[in-house]
Amino acid sequence: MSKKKKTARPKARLPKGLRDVAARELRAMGRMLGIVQEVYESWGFEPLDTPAFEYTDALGKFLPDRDRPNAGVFSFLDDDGQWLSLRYDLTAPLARHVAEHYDALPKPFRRCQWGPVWRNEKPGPGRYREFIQFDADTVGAASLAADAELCMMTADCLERLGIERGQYVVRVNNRKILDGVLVSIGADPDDADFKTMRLAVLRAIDKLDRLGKDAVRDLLGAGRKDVSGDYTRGAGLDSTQAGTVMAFVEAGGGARNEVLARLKSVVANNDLGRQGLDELAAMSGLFDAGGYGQDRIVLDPTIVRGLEYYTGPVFEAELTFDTSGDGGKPVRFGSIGGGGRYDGLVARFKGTEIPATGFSIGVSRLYAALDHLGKLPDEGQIAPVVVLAMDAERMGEYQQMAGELRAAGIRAEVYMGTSAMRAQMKYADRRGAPCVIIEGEDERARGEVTIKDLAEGARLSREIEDNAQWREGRPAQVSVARKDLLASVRDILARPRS
RNA sequence: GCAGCUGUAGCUCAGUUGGUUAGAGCGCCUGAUUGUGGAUCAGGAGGUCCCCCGUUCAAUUCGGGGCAGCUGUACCA
Repeated sequence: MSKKKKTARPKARLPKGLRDVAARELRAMGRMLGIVQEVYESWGFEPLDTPAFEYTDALGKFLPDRDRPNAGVFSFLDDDGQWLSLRYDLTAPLARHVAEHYDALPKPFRRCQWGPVWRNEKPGPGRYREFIQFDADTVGAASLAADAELCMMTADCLERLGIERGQYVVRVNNRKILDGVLVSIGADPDDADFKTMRLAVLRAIDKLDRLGKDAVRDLLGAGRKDVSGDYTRGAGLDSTQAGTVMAFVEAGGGARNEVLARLKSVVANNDLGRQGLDELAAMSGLFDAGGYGQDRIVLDPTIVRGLEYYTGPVFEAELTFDTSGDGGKPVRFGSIGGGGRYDGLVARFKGTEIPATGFSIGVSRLYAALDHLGKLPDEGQIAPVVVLAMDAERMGEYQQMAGELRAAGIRAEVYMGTSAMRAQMKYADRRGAPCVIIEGEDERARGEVTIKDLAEGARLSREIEDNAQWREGRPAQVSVARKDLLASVRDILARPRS
């Protein structure tokens, strides 16, 4: 009863899996995206932007059903009763764009695009419900040269970002080879269960990295129980069949020619497999011709990519270095992007099949990797000079000082609060301001301004113990004539900063 | 989705064997030391002790059920 009356206040909080991005990351991210775009444009890809949400049926097969209108994607109803969804990748909007404007577009159509995408899934460490992707796609080209080009461009791109040769690798495979393997062990592609079985096999192979060979073999067969006792159903292959698939999976390693030779012995006995192998060999030839050796691009049968819609070549870019993260634990960045050929996507709209291939970079992961490497593009942006608001009557004059600095290309701001000088100094310090401009009564009487170098002041103050000395020493500051303000600030900014 | 662990101030955590105004450290705000970032001192803001139901004279504390977070696993177009 006597309890303090509470007004219900909203909690200041962000929905799970979302995050705010502050200045440092925003700036570096912008520069990074700029570099990627520069590389992509130099290879002839044209930038495109599309809206954040679209009609749900235009985005793909994830039509919201009555029970779970938001499974996987974020969806909502338009006022005319049509479902809309936030995009979950940049490929589906591209397919829509191409189908909608097909007649007006140059063919092949080469587009690059970056932007946020949204997935309504359980977030985890480093995994958010909103994240940025950067895609490059060629639509309307059946040639493997288009696929090979994406792999080579990715290598260029990573190097331009400062990731050195040897610290990354692009891995290439071809879906048709695995399909050939499945045919050779007696599966029938026209069988109703084929797609389910193939998906289970793809998922099993995809876990090789994390779970190891034995687990993959279990998943190819009956299934596997994990540590928590949870059971994952397998693909249902018998041990001979599983053995053949494992032979395919283990055909990787070493030079591209060696991998091709090994794969040949596994799949050469059927058409589908041979076709995939030929495609892979052709791409390998293009890598050779382009001068992209196996220190940059390798053939790797374990690359399957989860996506069902890939129809031919698939590729993945991986960072291969380890680095120690917080607490000295080794951090492996792993895959930072992938892609492949998807000849069926545009056909959903057009009826006729239009060949396409693309590559998508997971920008947040790439950013994290560059951050750990200390290779974030540095903008050299420094914090603004702060003009202290010493006297409320003189704000006009303070604005003029800041204006003079800005006109000379120096970031500058007048303190906009109403606090005392001490708090203003604290503010400038917390902002990281290089220096503050002080024009109080004393300076004004002399026609001067005081300029204090905050970095230098911090250095000097480390040697000061006594409070009186601290307050009266006023280190690292000079008074200059008002007209010399700009020149003096320039001097301070020109000093080497640690 | 499934399993395990955890929910007390912005953060890290005490505490209440059920009892009146729930605490600390750090952080934040204001002031003092003649107009100066650190230090010191003084003051202040900030909590439905995750939510609901039950037991009880009395629940932040005990019981049940939710919800949320973390970790693993599954899914990931």
